[in-house]
Amino acid sequence: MSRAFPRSVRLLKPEEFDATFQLGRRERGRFFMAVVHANGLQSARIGFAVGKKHLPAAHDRNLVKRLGREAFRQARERLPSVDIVIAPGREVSRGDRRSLRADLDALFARLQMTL
RNA sequence: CGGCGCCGGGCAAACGAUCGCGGUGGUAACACCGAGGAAAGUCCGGGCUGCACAGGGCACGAUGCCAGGUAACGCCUGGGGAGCGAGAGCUCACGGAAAGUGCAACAGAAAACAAACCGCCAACGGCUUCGAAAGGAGCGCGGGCAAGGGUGAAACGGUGCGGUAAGAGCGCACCGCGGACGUGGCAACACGGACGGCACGGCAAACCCCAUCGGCAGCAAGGCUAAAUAGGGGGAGUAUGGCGCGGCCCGCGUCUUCCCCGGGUAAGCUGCUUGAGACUGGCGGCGACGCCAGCUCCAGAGGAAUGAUCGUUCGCGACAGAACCCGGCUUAUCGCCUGGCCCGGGUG
Repeated sequence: MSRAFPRSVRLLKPEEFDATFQLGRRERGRFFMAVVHANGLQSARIGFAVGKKHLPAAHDRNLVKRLGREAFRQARERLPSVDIVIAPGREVSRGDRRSLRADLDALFARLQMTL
């Protein structure tokens, strides 16, 4: 079940987001920024902060979150126990699916290395 | 057969495997279901929920040919009128300008109880002159006229004949306009039209008038559940004052005091999906639509679910993602399928 993506590995509450943002370390990719903070749990957890600022269309925001979830799902068992918030930067609207996914994979790979 | 002709209806890459996500059922294995035609803009109309619901007046807003449809509409259908097109068809805020107020740049004499720049006239009055007189000729000062010229988006009917000093609906014919009344139609309206001599010009997406409709707010509505310092409800009483009841007024309620009853926040649950529902058939209606029967359950998330990988196929895939629910409108959209009609040509 290592590829599963249950609710328990997602950030669900505003407090969890706030805590990560305040205490976390930032990792920047080409399109995305990851805020990372150790959570002391069994697994890494993921959350998304995708605002209308960089992606005004709803279906674009959905796409970004799906790509992020899928990348996280496949990388999760290799990641340390940290909370991660993925936030798109201003370049996102210029990337296509393939390059956005590549950027996410690279980010997760870096998190894995820096352990 | 051709058309860069017209009007509709529909689809929104398809199938399979594996790994995942949301919901429902199940102890579990697992099974079933899981975004759109616009889910969008939030421009209208409802349902639902709470508050206000005594009633009245004034405001305010929306709509605006007629008749239907509908829960309702600013939507739809059918019809009428006007304009456009060779046609199929398309477009139209399409009530009222003799209720009142107002507006009309530039040009032009004048833009609306008409007026007279150029012009036309010399009947009438006046003046000059010829003549014995009757009368003639001239001037255009008073005056008559609105045909012609010119301006303008628009100039107080048009053409012709008569008429006249010159003219003029001044008279007549036809056309236009108004129009008692008649006929058809539920109606909008259409057709005919005595008679009137022309009178009422345009703009109401200018104010306005008339008719019809309209309480306010929105699911963070609203309800339920848990612990602390007293917020809420009911009853009784009060001069002024403050506050509230969509905006204002009348009016009503309330704040302050006493008594009684029992208790609120973006945490969870609920509202939350069965509905003016979808599909099929029959019947009524030109149609929008309605009625009846059968059949079916078709997303309900909550930091927010549809994706990833692989394979096969095609014409290589647009706009775009539900957030209480419906009915419309508007806007975005790669392609493809399909019905009816029009025009031109050919053949029978």
